Amino acid sequence: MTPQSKEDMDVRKGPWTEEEDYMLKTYVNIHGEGSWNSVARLSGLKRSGKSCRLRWLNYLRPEVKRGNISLQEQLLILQLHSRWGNRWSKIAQQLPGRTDNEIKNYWRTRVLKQAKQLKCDVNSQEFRDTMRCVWIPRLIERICASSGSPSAQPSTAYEKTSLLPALSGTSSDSQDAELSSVSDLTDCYNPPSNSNNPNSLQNGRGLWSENLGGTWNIEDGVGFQATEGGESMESVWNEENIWFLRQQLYDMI
DNA sequence: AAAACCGGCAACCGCCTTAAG
DNA sequence: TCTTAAGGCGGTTGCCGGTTT
Repeated sequence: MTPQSKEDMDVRKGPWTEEEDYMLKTYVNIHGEGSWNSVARLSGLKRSGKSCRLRWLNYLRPEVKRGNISLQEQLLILQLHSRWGNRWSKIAQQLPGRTDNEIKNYWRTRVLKQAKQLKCDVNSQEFRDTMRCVWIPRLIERICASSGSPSAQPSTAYEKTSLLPALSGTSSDSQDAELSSVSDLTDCYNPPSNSNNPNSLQNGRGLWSENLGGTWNIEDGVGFQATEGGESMESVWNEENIWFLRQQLYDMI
């Protein structure tokens, strides 16, 4: 047996124990990140360098935010995915504290499930249109509703229409606004077949690229760009931006 | 009460890219 | 320029806890 194959046999796999977590955390705190093979070798952990890196990035890093994905984060994920596709790490960079793995899991367990229920291919135009024209606006509405601030409400002609009838779901109370659940998207789905959405699925074109892609552009710094610099989601989703979102929404419909 | 099923998530795998020698 | 090791990324798997039958 070669030393290498013996080493392979010694490599532990499966769930990490508390003790292993402690060892890894302690080692990284002292020596810093990087050189993961060295970490694995020198920390005394019987794990591969890859495994150490993954455990640190997805779980042990102090910045890692755990728990439910907020509506704002869901919205960002939908938007960024429509722009970048399955570029999970790139999407994760826009959501401080969230890992690519977490976002990927969210997408697969929530969004793909919805696509399945709708019996449509996630790569289809129909699915993209549903996402852009129904789910995203619905999420924006719920975010606006949950902000609960009078100054975030429309004070112009927009006000007359109140919330969009076609997009209003049954549960827009603020209490669940921060909760992530399957119902977030389920609630968002009303078959977009009526005339409230003149540009909608009938012509098979997406609104997003036409109306939002150029103006509500994360990379262009319009709207809520600031996450890349580490700004918190709370400051990004301020009243001004919520009002901006609302305007964008009404422009879409 | 127990078995079957399902959803969520942590972790692994394999491929690709990059950097160092 | 080529080789190789390490890191990064997306896809997939398998476990576990909760729910349904």
